[in-house]
Amino acid sequence: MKLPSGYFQGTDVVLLARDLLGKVLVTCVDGHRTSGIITETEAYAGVTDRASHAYGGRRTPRTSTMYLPGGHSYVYLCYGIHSLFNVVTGPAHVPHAVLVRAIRPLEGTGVILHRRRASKLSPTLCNGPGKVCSALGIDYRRHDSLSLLGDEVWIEDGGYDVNRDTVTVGPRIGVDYAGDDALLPYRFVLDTIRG
DNA sequence: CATAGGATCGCCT
DNA sequence: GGCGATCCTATGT
Repeated sequence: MKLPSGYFQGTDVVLLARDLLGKVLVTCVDGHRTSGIITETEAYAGVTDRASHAYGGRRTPRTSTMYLPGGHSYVYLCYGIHSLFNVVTGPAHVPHAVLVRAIRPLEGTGVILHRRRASKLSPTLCNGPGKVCSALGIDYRRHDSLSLLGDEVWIEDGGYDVNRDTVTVGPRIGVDYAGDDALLPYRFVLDTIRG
């Protein structure tokens, strides 16, 4: 069921970001299995992308995770509050990553609601990268640089039929500092799900 | 060691 | 749509 290592080795991170729409992000944290259909992603295209943490080949203790081979998690703290979850893609030493920005809750919705301190499902429950991590129990201290073939965080193909016509493409959020690269069409939103 | 700022969120008006 | 929360990371002295 888990997407195999080979899936993450593709060299086109933009293509992979789009392909991850409709896949299912699963976690098993504190004995709770929770999951959601990936509905929004952004590609961060390594050393040539000014919006990427690895732009210009920058390598620090935090970003070293991005240089792992595809199929690892890159989870970091943003704004001092939120963990943000990325999928590392491509071969080792090529720091490409896909940020998961939104999911539609699937399994363990009771646990998800509790983690999000909400009482009922709503369209805004998991529509942001910080919310995704909160909902699935992903924490930058526990879940950074894990293999996505392990038993804590992984991705499955749920067999959801992604209608290409319902994918909205646009510029990435919150990367104004990236100059012209802020305009690249590297954000993908799944509007509807069939299956 | 000091400091500025961030791939966000939720609550306020 | 504006703003404060909150703390780690990166960079510079």
